[in-house]
Parts: sequence; structure tokens; C-alpha cells
Amino acid sequence: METLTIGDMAARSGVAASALRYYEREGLLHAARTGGNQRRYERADLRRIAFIKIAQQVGVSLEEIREALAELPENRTPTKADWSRLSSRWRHRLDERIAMMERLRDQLTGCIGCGCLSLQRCNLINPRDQLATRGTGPQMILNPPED
Amino acid sequence: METLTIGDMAARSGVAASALRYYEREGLLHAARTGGNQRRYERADLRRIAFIKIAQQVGVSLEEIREALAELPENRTPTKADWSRLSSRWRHRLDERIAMMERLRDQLTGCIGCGCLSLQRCNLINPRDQLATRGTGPQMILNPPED
DNA sequence: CCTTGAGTTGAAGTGCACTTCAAGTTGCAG
DNA sequence: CTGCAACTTGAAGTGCACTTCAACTCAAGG
Repeated sequence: METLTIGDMAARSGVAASALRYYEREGLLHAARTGGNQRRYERADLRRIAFIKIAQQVGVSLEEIREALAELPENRTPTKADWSRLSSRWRHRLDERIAMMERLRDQLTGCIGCGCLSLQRCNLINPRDQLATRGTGPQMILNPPED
Repeated sequence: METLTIGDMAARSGVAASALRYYEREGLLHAARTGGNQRRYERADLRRIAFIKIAQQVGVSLEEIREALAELPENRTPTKADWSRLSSRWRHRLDERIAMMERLRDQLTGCIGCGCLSLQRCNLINPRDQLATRGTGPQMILNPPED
């Protein structure tokens, strides 16, 4: 049926064509080719791109997104059920992330009240929040004895 | 009074010493020096570092954090009022960010229901959410005609 | 005093997520 | 059939937020 060029996809998804090529190199996306080797996408691929964008907003690396997308069937166009399964898993990620931000906000509000922002009593960033702490040191800001 | 070495600060804040030096180069932090040129921090600086960490969690760049911290008095130790002012501004940022994530979650939930994840009707990512879209292309995923 | 762990610097390296470039090819409108 | 915008590739460049390295100096306990 009507397929879309990389330019079409870029325009429709808001993701630059160069990024789409990059995603393909990284295994997040795959496009059919014309006889002349140009990429041709199906409209279903817009879902994939949407998913990538959403996951990035949640703060997930492309590597992790790639792994998630690998669960979708390769041979056939993913069904609603396929997407539902994946999406509900990511909803949990979102929930966790939101919960963390809410704790953060509540603690910060408390800190505004006392003007402290010192975190020894606030214990603002808790070490279980793995999602948000990728790449940072092992220790979190917590229970320093005084201040 | 008792001052803290860079190692102390690293241990207490959970931020690597190399990162603290980097923050200093970038103008987010400033430390006094001993006769032998070693950094000596005051405990109040732990607040600054805590603030940096919090702001990063919210997804703010060091550049923006630097600008925010520049509003604190340089000559004196920031008072509770100084911190309160800054913190309440950042609480708004957090609120916005949480609101966006909640919209994201609600929309995703809706998408799970219909299995679509297509975003044309969902309009999942709205263009006003500047905070989350740093560095990405100008167009957002929204109202593509079909699919 | 002397040793040793902790600190200092500038420069270079890393990882992620892209973007830009150069040189060439394709596909559609006129 | 031609012209030109849009596509192709690999390689190199970018920006952020750090980390690592080498060579060196400092500070404090025994």
C-alpha cells in the first residue's frame, strides 16, 4: 500500500530523518527498501516511533527501548494486543517515575517550609529510585550526620 | 569552622569528586582554598549540591541550574529565605513536569485500551511541554492526518 | 621527618544521542 | 527525457556531563 519516505516520517513524527537513520542503525527501527535503495516505511512504524519518543520522555535509554521493542513480532505487523502488552509495562515505569517525582516534590515542599534543603532529615533522593539515577555515583544524598 | 575536603563532600553528597571539580569549572560551585591550594567546603555547600541533584532529576541542564544558583547571594551564606525563594520556583517546575507525566500516563492508558498508540487522536506529547523536549526537533508527535 | 593517602592540574577520553558533511544516486514533475 | 529535490552512505563532528590519566603536591599520623 502507500508507504512513506523517510522525509514523510520525519514530518509526521517530528523526529529528524537523521535520527530515524540512527535508530535504524541502532536496531530500533527497520524499513523496507525500494529498488533504488531508498527507505520506505509503513504507517505502523509511526507507532514504533511514538513509543520511542514516549519512552525517552520517561528517561529510558535507547538501548532499553531497543530491548523492549525486540519483544514485538518481527514477521508480522504488531497487533493491538502486542502493543497493549508493551504499553502496560511502560505504564508501570511511568507510574514509578511519577511517584518518585511526587515524593521529590513533597519533600521539596517540606524543605521550603523549613528552608533547609539539606536532605539529611529530608532524605530526598531515595536509593531505590533506580530509573532516575542512571550513571550517577553509588551513594545517594542521605543521612549525613550533621548540617 | 570545620570545613570539608572534596573527599568529604563526595562521600556526603554521593557526587564524585571529579564531578564536584567539574561543577566548579562550570560555575555551579565555589570552594575556598587552603594555603596548599586544596579545596575546603562549608557544610552549606551540601545544600547547593543537593539542589543541583534535585534539579537534574527534574531534567534541567547544568547551564540552567547555574543560572538559578547565580541568584543566590555570593558574599554571604544563603539564608533560609534565599533557598525558599529558589525552591518554590523549582517546585513549580516539578509540578509542571509531574503534570506532563500524568497526562502522558493517562494518554498511554487510553492508548492501551484501544491498542493504538498512534497519537493522532491521542496527541500524547503536547508542544507546550518545553521542559522535557530539550534538544529534540521542533515538531512534536501530533495530529498526523491518518493512522 | 617521613611516608602515604588524599588532593591538585590540564588534557584527553567516554558514552549517549544525535547532526553534519561530502560525494554520489534516485524518483517524480514538467 | 531532464532537472532537481530528496534520498543514500560512511565518516567525522557536536554537546553534555562527566571520568580517567599522568605528573605532581599536600597534610596528617606514627
